[in-house]
Amino acid sequence: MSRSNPRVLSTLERAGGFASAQEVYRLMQREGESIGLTTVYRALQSLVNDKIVDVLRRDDGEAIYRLCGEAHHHHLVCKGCGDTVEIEGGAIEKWAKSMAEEHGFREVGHTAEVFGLCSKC
Amino acid sequence: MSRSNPRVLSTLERAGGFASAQEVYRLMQREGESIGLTTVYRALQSLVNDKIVDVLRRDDGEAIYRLCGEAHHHHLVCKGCGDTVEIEGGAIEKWAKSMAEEHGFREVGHTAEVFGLCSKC
DNA sequence: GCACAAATGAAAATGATTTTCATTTCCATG
DNA sequence: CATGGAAATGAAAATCATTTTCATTTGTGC
Repeated sequence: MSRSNPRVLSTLERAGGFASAQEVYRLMQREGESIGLTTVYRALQSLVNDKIVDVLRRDDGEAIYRLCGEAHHHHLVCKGCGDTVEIEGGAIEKWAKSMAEEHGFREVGHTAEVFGLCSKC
Repeated sequence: MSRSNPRVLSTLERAGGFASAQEVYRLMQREGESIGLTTVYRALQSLVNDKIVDVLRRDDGEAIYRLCGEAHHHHLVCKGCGDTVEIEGGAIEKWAKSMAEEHGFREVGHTAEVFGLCSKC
């Protein structure tokens, strides 16, 4: 079941740990690696499932993948240049938990993302 | 140049100020309004340009539009039955704001959603 | 070697969004 | 009331990322 193709992972690393599936594919082609686009997509999905990479969205909707640490964190993304900063989210954890409890929900998870224009944009 | 079709805006309002282009289109159709999908897209783009609506992305990459300045709320969604509860997010607003300030970001927005299993599931 | 599961990838399908282009609606002016 | 051009409209085609299908290849244990 582990389709986390190591060549895809290593290419993503070489790309600066931040690229779309199409970019990873083109990069591997340019480097002479023989691989299909389908496999790149599957490998990236696998890596996301295994929580080895994170997936975000560009403004145009294209999914971009990036290596991430295991600690649960959130992102502050610049709408202009796509620059991303990891931010601490202790407040959110508590908020999500208390809101869920209040309404009798179990097995609680959450998503949260902050976006804006960074100082350079 | 102002293609900010008022019927599209009013439909977006009626949708709770939060919907994708396709949803706005389907909603208008269901209500018997005669309009083309193309026009809905153009109107929404126009509204974004005029800063009357904000655009975000769903996890699947679909663009969703929401009225600017609308007092926005967050959702607690059940993974089992899809039931949704609106929850208060004062804590998030503060968190997003302070995180953004800390990193020199302007024009800050955020998304946040909590999910889990409701008491019935 | 042989069978069988997993991996692969080419091609087709999907679905949102954009573009093209012919037609219609508006509006000012003769 | 024309009428002429600019803006708006929308159906259909094009685009593009992503997913699915399915036939083929690869790998592994027997």
